[in-house]
Amino acid sequence: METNHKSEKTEKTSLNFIEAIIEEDLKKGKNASKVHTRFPPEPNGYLHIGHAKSICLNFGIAKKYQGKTNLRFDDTNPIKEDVEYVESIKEDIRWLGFDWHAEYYASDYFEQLYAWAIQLIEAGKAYVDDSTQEEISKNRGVPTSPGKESPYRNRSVQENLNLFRRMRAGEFSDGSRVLRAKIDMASPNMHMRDPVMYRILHASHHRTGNDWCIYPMYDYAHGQSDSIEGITHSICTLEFEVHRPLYDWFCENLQIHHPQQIEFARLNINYTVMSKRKLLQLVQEKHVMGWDDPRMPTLCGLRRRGYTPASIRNFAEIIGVAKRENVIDFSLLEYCVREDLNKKAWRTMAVLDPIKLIIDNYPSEKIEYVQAINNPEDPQAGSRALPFSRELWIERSDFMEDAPKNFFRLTPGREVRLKYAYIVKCESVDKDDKGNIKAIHCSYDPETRSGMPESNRKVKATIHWLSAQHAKTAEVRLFDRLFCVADPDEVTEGKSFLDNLNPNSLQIIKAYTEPEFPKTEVFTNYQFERIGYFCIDKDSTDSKLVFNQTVALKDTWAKQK
RNA sequence: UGACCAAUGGUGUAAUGGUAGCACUGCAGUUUUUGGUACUGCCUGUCUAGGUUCGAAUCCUGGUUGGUCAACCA
Repeated sequence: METNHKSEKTEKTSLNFIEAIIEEDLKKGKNASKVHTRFPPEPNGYLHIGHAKSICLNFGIAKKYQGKTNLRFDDTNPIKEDVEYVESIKEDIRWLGFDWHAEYYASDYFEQLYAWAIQLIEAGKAYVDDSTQEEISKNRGVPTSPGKESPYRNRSVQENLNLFRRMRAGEFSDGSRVLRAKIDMASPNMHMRDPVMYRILHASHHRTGNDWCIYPMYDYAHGQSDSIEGITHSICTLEFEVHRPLYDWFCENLQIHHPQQIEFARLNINYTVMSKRKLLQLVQEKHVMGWDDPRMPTLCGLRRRGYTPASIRNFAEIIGVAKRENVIDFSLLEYCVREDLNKKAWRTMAVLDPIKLIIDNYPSEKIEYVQAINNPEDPQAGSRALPFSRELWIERSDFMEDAPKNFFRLTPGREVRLKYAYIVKCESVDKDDKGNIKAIHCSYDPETRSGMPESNRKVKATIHWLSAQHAKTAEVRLFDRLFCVADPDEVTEGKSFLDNLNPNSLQIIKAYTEPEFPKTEVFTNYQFERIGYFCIDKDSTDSKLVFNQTVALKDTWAKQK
């Protein structure tokens, strides 16, 4: 695990608005000048790149101010939560490169939360409501007009105490009663209209089993959990802004440590969806291969796609933090992986769409070995020997019979360099009856082998190749964006985001590769020279390698075509 | 027809009353045995109307636009 990554980009001098708040607090000596954050996922789904923004923020801030970050599972709804998710969440956070100070669960605090509820009842600030869910909803009113007080609102403390204890004891059925905070049914903030604190749920919890049949609501659990852990700055997304008065109300009325809730705008990326519900739907309805499908914005999906932790951390840094709604260009994420992989990924040659190139004047039995550089960005990476022979595979797109003037590659009568080998000249092409090109015939200049003086001759292009008799085959999975429109959620009547799915987001092909790879561990990143970055997929076997395309190299030629 | 929040190039984010900067994208060029990388240059911006001030992206007021809130979800 990478635990000690120093700031990957140049040190940022300006502060985001949260850091500004924290520095102000530090200056004032608030919280004894300590910083303690938390990352509070609900274990009901896999983490995605939006969570990565939050993780990097919370852990990053704590690190910057010599503070701590807790991992706390917000597990107050047993119906939706599962241990499968807590394991994947921990794995993803570690993979991203972070280690938490302590691992907690909101369910650890059920007993304390219950005691505090009793305390609020005794203070006349909470009551048991026997109304049905429909009645409560109806009486809450709408944002533009006040709600109506429940007929049970003014029960005696004794009666409330008795009822609430019996709720806990399991005497009542699901949904028959709730505990509500007595605040203000006329508040313009809906969350202050006597919010539900506890509901009855005879359900087994992944940690507390059947100990409880009443479970606290988010609003009643979150702030107090923060408080118990001594959190100083409780950072969450914008939609919780309207919950803040409630967060504050519970802390104040319970007279407990009062962390400061700060909201920031969640991450959105175009051509993708970020809601857990929708990602779950994509998985359940099998529009993708699973949570870790390389087209998914989940952390396990990105990992399988070949994204590195450093590239995602850098992305989180670059996008910044603010309160304004934002949509980040997918190209920024791609930039971040390319930047990281350019430095780290070893190069190899692969031919995805092969066509035979025959060097007529090269001896048919001859095999030479040429030296290929493993990574031009890293001299330490060294070089490898590649077999060269008379018949080669080259990329179909590297030849054009009637080429425009801006096409630099192979065309009849023109020379190109075969990378690390010789300069060849196209002499003729073989075609079948239908006029399809079967093979390209070239002549080579023996004086132009890389390293020889003549090899410095100016040619317009250098192309990659593979010795046909030595090349191995591999499965390569090419990906395009999962959705074909920038905002998949923008749909006309009767349509859903699923109608915006890109039918061509996955293409599986057979490709030729070099005979050897230095590493074949899952997730190993390579650059296929002149094509893009690829990584080894978990579906690889001893006899067949499977590669996932991480991202294509920039291609100015493809653009001007 | 309520409350709260936000508004800076195509996108994101700085400027904390004093020269509107950075990154991505796009475009043009230099270098290059990857049409990659690196490097250089260019395009494009303070929602609007007032006010305060010597001076406003920044403070105030009105408007406009966008977002959030009416689960016994988080």
